[in-house]
Amino acid sequence: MDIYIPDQEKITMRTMNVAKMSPNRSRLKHSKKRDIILAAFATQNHVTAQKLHNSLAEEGHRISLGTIYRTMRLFCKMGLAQARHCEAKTQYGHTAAKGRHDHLVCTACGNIAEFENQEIERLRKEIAAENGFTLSVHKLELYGLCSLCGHSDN
Amino acid sequence: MDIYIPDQEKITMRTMNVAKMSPNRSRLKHSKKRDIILAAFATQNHVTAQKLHNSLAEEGHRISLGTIYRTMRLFCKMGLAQARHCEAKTQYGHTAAKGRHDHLVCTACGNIAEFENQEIERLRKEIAAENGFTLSVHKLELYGLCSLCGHSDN
DNA sequence: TTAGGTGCAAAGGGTTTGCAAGCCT
DNA sequence: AGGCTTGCAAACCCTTTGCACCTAA
Repeated sequence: MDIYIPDQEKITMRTMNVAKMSPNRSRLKHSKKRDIILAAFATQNHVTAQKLHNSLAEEGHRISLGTIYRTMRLFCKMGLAQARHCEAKTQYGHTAAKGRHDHLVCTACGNIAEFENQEIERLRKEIAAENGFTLSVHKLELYGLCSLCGHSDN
Repeated sequence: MDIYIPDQEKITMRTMNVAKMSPNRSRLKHSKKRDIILAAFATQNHVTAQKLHNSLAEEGHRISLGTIYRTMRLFCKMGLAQARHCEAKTQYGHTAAKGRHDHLVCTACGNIAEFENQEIERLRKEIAAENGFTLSVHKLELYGLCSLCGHSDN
């Protein structure tokens, strides 16, 4: 249950009710299932809807895949989660959990390592400016093979 | 028809017959359709199968989508093209056309700008090493809004 | 009671595949 | 002739949606 919203405030189902008061979005009701999904997501960064569904099932929670997709989409809209498209699937990651950080994605197993680097942060802005880009989203990804996959090719 | 394979040799259907002598892959036959797809791909970097299909249709070429998918997958295997997953679609880009370069992807319209930066190249290696990653594939992506999309949000 | 939330199954969108027919060698 | 290629449609996979039912407020 250690999810943070961008301004570093810890989020719970209660603070959530404040957070998602976004335009054209009606007020949320409290929901046990959403609580459960939030708790599971909090302990597993970079998960797919299917993975969440599986781990919840293992714990004996029957929550439909559809609900998980809907809930994760909601979390993204609230700024709690961030969707990433890896291969053909959508992975959901935590946002702002540890300040600005980027991802190192293993092209073999799909695992993701996080890193922070001030210099690259500066270059990022520089390169974006040179190309007329606005850095709305903080997202920089590096691809390679992680230590486990680096030996065997594939 | 200006596609280059990694070792900088210009590729044509003829040189292709040499290039794709890969293991467990039988010898390719010459095919007009593949020639046409190659020519179209050469003039349009970062295209989806659907876009290629459309532009070919406009030129009066009737080539099925299935064939385009199969052919682009072949090009990737041969090192002629590189697949990238943007949103839910697969985009095919040229490989090694202009040496090492990275991508700046517009999160609104999907357009891709290419850039080269020596410093980031160095950092890339540094960061990968720090995290135990092997940089098999050269791929680094930055996300933001391009100059056209930067003003209107989304 | 009323507006969300949920399950289920069907629909969607992109990509792959099986099969019969076509083409290169 | 033999084998790679192609078109077509069906199959697939992941994700979204419609609808009827359930639940929080």
